[in-house]
Amino acid sequence: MREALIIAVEKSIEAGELPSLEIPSFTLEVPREKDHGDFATNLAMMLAKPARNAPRKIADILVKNLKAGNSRVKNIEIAGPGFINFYLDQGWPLEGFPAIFNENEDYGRVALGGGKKVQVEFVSANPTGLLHMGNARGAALGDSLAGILDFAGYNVSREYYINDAGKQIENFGLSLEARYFQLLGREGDIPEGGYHGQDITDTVENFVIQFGDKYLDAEETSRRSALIEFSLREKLDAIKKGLKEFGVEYDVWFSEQSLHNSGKVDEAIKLLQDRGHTYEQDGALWFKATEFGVEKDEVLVRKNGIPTYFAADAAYHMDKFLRGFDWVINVWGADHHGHVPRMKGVVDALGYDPNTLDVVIMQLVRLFRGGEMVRMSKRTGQFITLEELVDEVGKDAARYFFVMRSSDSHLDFDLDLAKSKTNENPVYYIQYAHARICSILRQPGAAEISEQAREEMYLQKLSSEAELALARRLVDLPEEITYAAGQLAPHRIARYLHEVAGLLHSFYNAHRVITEDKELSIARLALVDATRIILRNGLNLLGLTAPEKM
RNA sequence: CUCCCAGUAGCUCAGCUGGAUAGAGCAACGGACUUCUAAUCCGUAGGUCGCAGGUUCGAAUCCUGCCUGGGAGGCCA
Repeated sequence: MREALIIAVEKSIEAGELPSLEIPSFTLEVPREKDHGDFATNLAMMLAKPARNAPRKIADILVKNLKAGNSRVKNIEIAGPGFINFYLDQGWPLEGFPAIFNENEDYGRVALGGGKKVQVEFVSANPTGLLHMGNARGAALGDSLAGILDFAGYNVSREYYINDAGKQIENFGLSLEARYFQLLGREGDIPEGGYHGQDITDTVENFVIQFGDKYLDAEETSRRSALIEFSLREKLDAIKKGLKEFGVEYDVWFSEQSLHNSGKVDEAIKLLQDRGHTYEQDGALWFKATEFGVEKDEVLVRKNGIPTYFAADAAYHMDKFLRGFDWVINVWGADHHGHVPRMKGVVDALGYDPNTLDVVIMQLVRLFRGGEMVRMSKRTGQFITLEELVDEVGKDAARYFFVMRSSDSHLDFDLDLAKSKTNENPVYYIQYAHARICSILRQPGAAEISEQAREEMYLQKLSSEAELALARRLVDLPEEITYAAGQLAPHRIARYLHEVAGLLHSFYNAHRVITEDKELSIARLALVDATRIILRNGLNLLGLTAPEKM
């Protein structure tokens, strides 16, 4: 239809009815109002200025030159300030049904990405503790995003960056050591800003079970590194397990320490120096971030000769591009948003296109229970872990709640609501629609009818408002995927599914599927079965199960 | 002080690359179960889109200023 419009403009120009001009970008969309047709375009209004003519007049010319190529188009109207509204044969969405059945679990896939390599890095929490609510949101968001991009035709890799180096690890080691001493009856103080959580004590207890007092009088560095190595492994295993139970599986677990060990950090620093983006001051090596529009320059190598986290992150991103990713996406918490400009700057400085790096910033999560906000603090160990969350409200509810809001909106997570199995809880609304359909498909006779439906679906039997509204929305899935992928907005899919479920429920309450009318039954069975496929595909993209019974 | 995000119905939020009469869920109120799952549906009510200017055929959407809430501004990560 877009093409038809463009051709109409060209024809109008040829005929001398419009001056020669470039075709502006215009929208072709589904109007909010039903009375405004099935599709509408603002093309005539966009042309008004370059063509120096009234929008409605231009619309007249365009409509005249529009070839009635599509037999589905019943009527074209000019309305309002110059919109061109298209009215289609109301059964047009039904033409998409064979594709839904043929493509089945692949329905909704689009070729937008063209197989480009995309990396989605998310969660990447310090392996010094357990995952909290913020990490959980990142997990749900990142994983859903990756799934959507995969559906949009990208070659997606999910990655977790393990911050197993730097000062915090040192601090972690000191905290472990203090607990180790305490457990074995010696004096020990958790350092300033150290780790006080019970989970740290548990980990050290496990260490003692395995190694006893072997390291009590050992050399300081070997004691600390033994404690750190043991604890990091244990923590990381716990993180992996928790994420797996949350339905998240990574392709790559990437260690920050490995960047230091392999010399990649030094390489990146050297490259920045060679390209002239650094200088020395106060004994430290600085990156000229201000050359890239950033407010302040950034230290790469400290006075003491140790590279900063920023240097490692620069090396990490260089490594991502060296691994051949065409597009790199990071999901970060809002507390890291200040890091974005300098990260893009350093990518630029290293010789890569900063526009191929996107950072999805997600706002923080506030937890509510019994109407009260639950305060969380990682330092004191006062927080709800991912595992506790999954235990309490279940994986499906948790993931849906994290993904139903746009990432840049603060999320109020109501534990009681997520847990409740009532109509207040939006999660079940979608799953219930799926289960309902499965229940219909289990009816005696349904299988036999489905068999016949393979030959002929009798879709022309579908004519009511409820049937057509549902059908209309079902065939939108590919478009929704395209939009969600382009905007990096998984919440679009959550809302879309909610809408489809609503249309299904309305349809269900208005009509019986299996009736005396065999052909009508076949048609309606095809309709609900197509709905089942849409819901299932969408739920899976968001990491939710599509239950057959509830 | 500077920067980022948010401010839309009683509550939680969509809509924001400018489009026609601003939407959904929950809560409230009134209805629908001898039926393929009532975890459902149908209906009613609910709004100065934070405030003030500007840009234009047209602004919740773009620009400027201000107000409120949250976050960031380490040789921490």
